[in-house]
Amino acid sequence: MSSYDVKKEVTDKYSLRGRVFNRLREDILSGKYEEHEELKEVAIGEELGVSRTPVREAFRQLELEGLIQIIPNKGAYVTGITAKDVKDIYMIRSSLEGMCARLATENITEEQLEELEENVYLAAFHASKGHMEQMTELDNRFHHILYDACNSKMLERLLVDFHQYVARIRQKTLSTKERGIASNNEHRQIMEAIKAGNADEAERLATLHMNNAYNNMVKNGLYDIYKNEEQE
Amino acid sequence: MSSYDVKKEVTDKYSLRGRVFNRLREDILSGKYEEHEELKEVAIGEELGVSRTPVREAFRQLELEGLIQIIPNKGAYVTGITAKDVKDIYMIRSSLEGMCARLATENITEEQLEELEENVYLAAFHASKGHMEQMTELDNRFHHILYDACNSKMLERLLVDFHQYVARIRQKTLSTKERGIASNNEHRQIMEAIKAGNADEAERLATLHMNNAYNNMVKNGLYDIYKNEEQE
DNA sequence: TCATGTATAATTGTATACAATAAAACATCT
DNA sequence: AGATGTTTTATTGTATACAATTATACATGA
Repeated sequence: MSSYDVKKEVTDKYSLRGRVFNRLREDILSGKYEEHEELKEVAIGEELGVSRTPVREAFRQLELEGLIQIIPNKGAYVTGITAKDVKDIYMIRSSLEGMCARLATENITEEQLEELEENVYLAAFHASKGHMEQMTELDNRFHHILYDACNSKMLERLLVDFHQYVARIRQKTLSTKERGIASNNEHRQIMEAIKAGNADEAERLATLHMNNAYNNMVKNGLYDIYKNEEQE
Repeated sequence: MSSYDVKKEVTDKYSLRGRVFNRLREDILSGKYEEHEELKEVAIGEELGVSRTPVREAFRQLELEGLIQIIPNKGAYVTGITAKDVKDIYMIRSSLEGMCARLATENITEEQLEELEENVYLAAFHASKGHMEQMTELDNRFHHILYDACNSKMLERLLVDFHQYVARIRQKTLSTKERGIASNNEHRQIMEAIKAGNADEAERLATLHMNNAYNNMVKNGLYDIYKNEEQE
């Protein structure tokens, strides 16, 4: 089990607070709540059938995950992401994903490598069919396997958080079938470099993969989406 | 004002919760609480003269800052940092500090550059005198100026968090006068590269600076401190 | 009409009471 | 003595009451 899963379990998904946290997190990431929308404690509580206490505690966590911002005595607002933020995130990810791929080359287990291979082959099928939903799922899984395989919980935590952050933007910039195919080919190359034990190449390809993903976003109108927002 | 400061103010230092949060954070970082020590809600509350509610909310935030770990229905425990964690942090920091220095070269203001220069010259004095306390303060400031100057709040947030994390270890690995002098010389080189507008060199030197800092820690017995802990 | 002040309502902040869970102490049996 | 089961205690989880703060609606005057 990856420490990603562990982290979310430690967050106690069976307590009311944990349920509120997970639910709000999902709703924010899926775009149910608009950016800058205010979240009212009682409204959320009533919707989920709980009192304000667990809601408030969930808010504190969501704030530090960067999903909402709490202004004292005022309220909780869904965090806005600017185009500049997206650019910075991909810049940081390109470096860290490269680092992760390098470490994964040295620490990956047989099982993980097999799952990577399976992932790539399965994704090739869905990519050719244009099954975007499955592609998103497989893409997430591919990267999380690497996060787990790098054997660094510090790095894994960072990458998981960024990956989640980026999921919000994916909802807005539509991914094309062409990019799906290209992306999976990049996954295959990374997987093969790792399988061959070539850490340098794995790092280079993973970094490149991020840059390509970002450039694709820009091409698909990333800046159009955010053009009304301040560029900080 | 750097967004570091902003962040901590948003965390509402005048509310009871904010005071509890800041106080506990400081106490954990300063080493008042041992690693793996359990923090009891009522005990903390009584010590600070507040009820459990603000304490609990502060706990949730401390958990996501990685300073404590909360186990549902059990308790809150001060997070342990292993030698492997320290190694990983420095590996990540070496990359991100380099990135930051590169961006800072392009975005730094006149005022910030001047403060960097002043910092380096003042630190040279304190380094020669062996004033370790002032050195720590100046070192913190030097890096935070760069975090601010890179003009990326995503990157700044990351680096600030890591920098804080590392502060806990600094309490344990004593810094020598020699390292203080060497470190400040590295700061000077970075500053000069930025002043000269040489982004490549600034990045290279900042990365090197982190690697040197880490190697110095290892030399000063980093692994001895943590030898009793599991290496994950 | 607009600005200003005041009263009202809505919302967050904190304390506290009670419920649920886990830990500890104790008793009992073999 | 040691293992096991039960009671007691301590601690966390949640709901709710009240206080403090902020936002809104309204009234008043220029």
